[in-house]
Amino acid sequence: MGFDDICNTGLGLGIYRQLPQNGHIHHDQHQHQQQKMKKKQILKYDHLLPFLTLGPSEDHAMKSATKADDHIAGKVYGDQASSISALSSFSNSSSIKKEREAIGDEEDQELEYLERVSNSRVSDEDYEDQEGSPRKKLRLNKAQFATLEDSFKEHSTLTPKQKQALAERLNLRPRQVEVWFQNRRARTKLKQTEVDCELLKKCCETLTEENKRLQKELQELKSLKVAAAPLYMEMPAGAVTSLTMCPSCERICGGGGGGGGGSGDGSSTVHFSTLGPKPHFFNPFTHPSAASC
DNA sequence: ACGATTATGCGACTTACATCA
DNA sequence: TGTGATGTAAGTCGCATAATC
Repeated sequence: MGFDDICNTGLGLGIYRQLPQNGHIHHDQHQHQQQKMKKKQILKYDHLLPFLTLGPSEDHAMKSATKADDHIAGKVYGDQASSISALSSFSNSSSIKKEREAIGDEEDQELEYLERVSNSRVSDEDYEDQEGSPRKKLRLNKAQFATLEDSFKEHSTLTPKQKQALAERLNLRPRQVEVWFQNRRARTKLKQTEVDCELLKKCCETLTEENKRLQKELQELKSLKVAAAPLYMEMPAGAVTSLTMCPSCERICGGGGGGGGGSGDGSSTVHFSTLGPKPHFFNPFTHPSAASC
């Protein structure tokens, strides 16, 4: 895996003047949300605008989501959910671990749950009517989880029809399926952001190293310039073909007199072809694949 | 055609609960 | 056994969009 591969994360980086800089989304949510929907378009031209953003492209996030989360889903896929009584269970008495390890135990808990919910699925309306009841933590069982994961792999968003079908299949309320998908998307995005941050760190470290190397090279060239100056004066005309120095501006120039790429700081301009192997310059803002890391 | 209103879905953030070390 | 950390289902808020009037 090359550096380009590492940096090809689909991440935008730049300094953006319009976005609020603090972390209090609630206070600036209006602006934030308006900006959010336009982010895709902005990222398209991020090499032209002075902005600083960090976020994965959605396509990228979705592509990398499924494999990364395989370990969460486990290996229980297929139609098991529909073949067993897959009622969601509140894990109030037995441990989640046991619940996840033995589907048979789930059935016991389901029976327990069935008693509580009058042996019927709780509709959204019924659920909302349960005022004053303490908030219970639903734990999806293995089969439900696997089915939801499978569905998520196929499509990270649900149509109302799909939501309803999935809810019926899993004996869950449509709202629960909806929430699960929302949270799942959020987890995927978070995970991808973490990955992107790591890659960004690597990019930064590499650039720092490159910078150090170039600084060192610059120092060497400066010392070379000082050492070469008396020699230059003694040499006959035309003897210095590959490395010349302009007496007026004190720049080291190539023999061809082209001037090379200006560094901008006015310190020196060199042709690296005369000084050894051409170094690999990495510019994340001009490099196509790196521009997004 | 247009603006206002409403319903719906989503992301971001937060809370509450269950579990584990 | 108490406790902090962690994972996650669910609640809340605000925005975008489409449909309707």
